[in-house]
Amino acid sequence: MSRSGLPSQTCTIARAVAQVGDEWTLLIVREMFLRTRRFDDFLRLTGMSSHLLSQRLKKLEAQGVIRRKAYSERPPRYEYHLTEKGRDLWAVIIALKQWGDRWLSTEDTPVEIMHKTCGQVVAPRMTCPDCGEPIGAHDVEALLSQPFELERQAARHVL
Amino acid sequence: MSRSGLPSQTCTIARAVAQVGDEWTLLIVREMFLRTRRFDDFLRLTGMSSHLLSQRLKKLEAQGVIRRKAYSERPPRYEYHLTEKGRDLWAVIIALKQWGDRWLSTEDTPVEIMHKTCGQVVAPRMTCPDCGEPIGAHDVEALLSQPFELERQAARHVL
DNA sequence: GTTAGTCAATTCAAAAATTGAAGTGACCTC
DNA sequence: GAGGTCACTTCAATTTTTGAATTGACTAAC
Repeated sequence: MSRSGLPSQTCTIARAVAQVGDEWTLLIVREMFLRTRRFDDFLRLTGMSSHLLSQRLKKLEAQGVIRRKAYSERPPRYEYHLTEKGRDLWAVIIALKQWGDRWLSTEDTPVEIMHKTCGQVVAPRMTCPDCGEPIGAHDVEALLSQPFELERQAARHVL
Repeated sequence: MSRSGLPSQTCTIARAVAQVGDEWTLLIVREMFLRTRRFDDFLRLTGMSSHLLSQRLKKLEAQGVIRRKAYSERPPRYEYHLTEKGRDLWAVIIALKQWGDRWLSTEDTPVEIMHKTCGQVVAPRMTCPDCGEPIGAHDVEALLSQPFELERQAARHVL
């Protein structure tokens, strides 16, 4: 499906990247979090070409990330909504925002996150579900399963 | 720099996406978290073309996400390391992993995250820094600043 | 009742990016 | 000195993306 050599990998990161890891897709998802729903608005607000938008929306729908809903029968008109799977991408978008805020910031932050439960504007952060402490870049280490590690040492192209 | 129409946007999400929001870049960063350091290993483990790897590494270095270090003078040989800015992308990678684990999973999880402070294998989660509760997709809402909202309503292509 | 406008697309040629294979240069090992 | 390693570069062929124009099914205004 994707142009890249990332077909069906074992690694869930590689799989996630193959599904939503491109510029326009991430931007579409971002727009959806900002409540953009219609073809023309995506076009207008992202500046992408209509051909590509059309392609990406089809791909995202096929993947179950978004759902197309008719809001008018004649003429046929559609809106796009995130599915549960799509909504669950919020952590990715917020992580990108957090990183952008920290490393690419201008003065203003045009988008803020509100925690509806407590009503506050917040910067959500990653914490350890075990000890409850916030986790930073230095507190974390990736572990590879034994078979995966061996596979990687031997083979070529094992994501 | 990027092929897309995402030059210098106000929105930090759009800026972040412009810097690291493409498939191969995310895969390179992922590999770095798995302690891959050398050109040939990136090539072997990701399956990307050497031309593109070379380009992407140059771009990431120019952006200050990675740093190139000589580990041999003659012949000249280099290793690539994440900078602090690059290491700070860990939350993005983990968010992608979390999403992949949930929505694209096979049986096995070849990569695990260890919290070095408490020594546990964990699934870090986003929490509210204010009330301390875990935040899910439904607990959160995006707020746009007044000027940004107005800009978007009027203009075309305002990320 | 014609003209203009909206909206969700599709079409198509030109431009740009990516692939895949081959090559390069500076070594090291057998 | 033949072959191998490593970090790339080069280049033609393929694939994607862009950008502009067009379509089709309407609705609203004059």
